[in-house]
Amino acid sequence: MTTPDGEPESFRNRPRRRGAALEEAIIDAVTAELAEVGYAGMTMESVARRAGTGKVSIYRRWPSRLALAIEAAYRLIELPEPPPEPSSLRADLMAWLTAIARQMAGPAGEAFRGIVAESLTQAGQGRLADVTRGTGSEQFRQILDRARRRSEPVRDDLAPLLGQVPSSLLQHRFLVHHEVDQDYIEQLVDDVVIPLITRPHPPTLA
Amino acid sequence: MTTPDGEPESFRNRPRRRGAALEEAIIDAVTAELAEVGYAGMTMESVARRAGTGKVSIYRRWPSRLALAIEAAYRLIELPEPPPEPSSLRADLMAWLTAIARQMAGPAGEAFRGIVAESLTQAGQGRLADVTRGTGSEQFRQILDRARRRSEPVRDDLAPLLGQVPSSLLQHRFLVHHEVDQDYIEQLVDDVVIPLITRPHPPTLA
DNA sequence: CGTTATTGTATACGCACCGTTTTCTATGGT
DNA sequence: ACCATAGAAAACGGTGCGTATACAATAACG
Repeated sequence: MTTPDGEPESFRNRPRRRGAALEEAIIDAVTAELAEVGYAGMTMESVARRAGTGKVSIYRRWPSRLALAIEAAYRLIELPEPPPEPSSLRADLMAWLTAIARQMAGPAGEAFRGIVAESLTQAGQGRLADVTRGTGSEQFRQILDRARRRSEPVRDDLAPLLGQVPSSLLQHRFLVHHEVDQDYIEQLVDDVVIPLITRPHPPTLA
Repeated sequence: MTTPDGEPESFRNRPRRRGAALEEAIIDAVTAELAEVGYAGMTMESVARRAGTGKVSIYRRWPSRLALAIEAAYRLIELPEPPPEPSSLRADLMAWLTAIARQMAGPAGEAFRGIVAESLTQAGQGRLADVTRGTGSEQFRQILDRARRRSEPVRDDLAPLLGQVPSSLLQHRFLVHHEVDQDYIEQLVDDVVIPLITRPHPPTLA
């Protein structure tokens, strides 16, 4: 395998990246692979090749392919800002769920799909419960609080389970249908979430 | 590898099963493997060994490991009978969802887990949407009809999405938490499903 | 009955990919 | 200048899917 001349067949004679720089290059490669071929198509070798490094440097930092995807997911996910304050319960809910759906359409969604698949495959227990927790209830509660402050008719005695309903249904839709369209979000908000959390208008219903 | 004597090292000199008999033996082996080691731990070789046959005989009938699990799932799943008629909306819902949860706790649940995982892993499209469809809405609608016939206050103008809510949430719970406890079903029925589908009592609420 | 087509049994193989090991070499610290 | 650390490259072992090959038993057919 002695290359007489031509293309740069080796990275050995090159300024060598270390530490944070290399780490970032690896995560960038993971993100690109997730976007292009998805978690299923992403192999440790393809990530290493793309990052211009070797598998060993990856395994020195993360113990498995799954851990790599989780790390990428954490870095990719950014919690959306709630809309500026002249807003409404419905607008807040739509913005929140739409932002999640948009993230799911990109590499973060591929990572999520892979994490779920792996958590189902491996006998390894519900690391999935950890990953998904938090994303769901916290932001939802904030939206409800904001609506209460605006004196919108949000119930005060909400059952704990309700906090998980929106994100659970969104996730389920994503997993089963591979994507979440705007129509679904609208129905979810108008036909499920709002009816569940608002007090019935006292006189307005015929 | 010439075995001089002793144990029966080969199936060559034995009444040979064919057709339906062999097919059943294979499915039985799949079911047993699903129950014992789950879909992830079930290999084609382990199924073949357990069924006392070879991989070729399996691949002659089913094209892949996934297809095998789907077949087993179809044969395992039995739709539960609704409870006898002096019943109630709540009782019907509890019985229905409890029956599903019970199935999920056995080999059918393992098959389901595997099918979901595979459908997420393979670029193969949403065969998952097919598998899950039907299980959800149809039985739910029958329960609602029965309740309406009993003059329970079930709304008539239910949004289409509502038909999928109970089974979607149950499935999501199963996938994320690996099992569905009775508590969850109770909350699902009392805090989500019934509030969504019943008309608010006209005078009873303070 | 004997011949032939089909199908089960047994085994070995190619392939992909994970995670590891080994070897060599560039870089940073002192 | 030296040495410890860590990156690059390549090869390996292991597992499991799906296939190919060789052979034997059974069914179907004359």
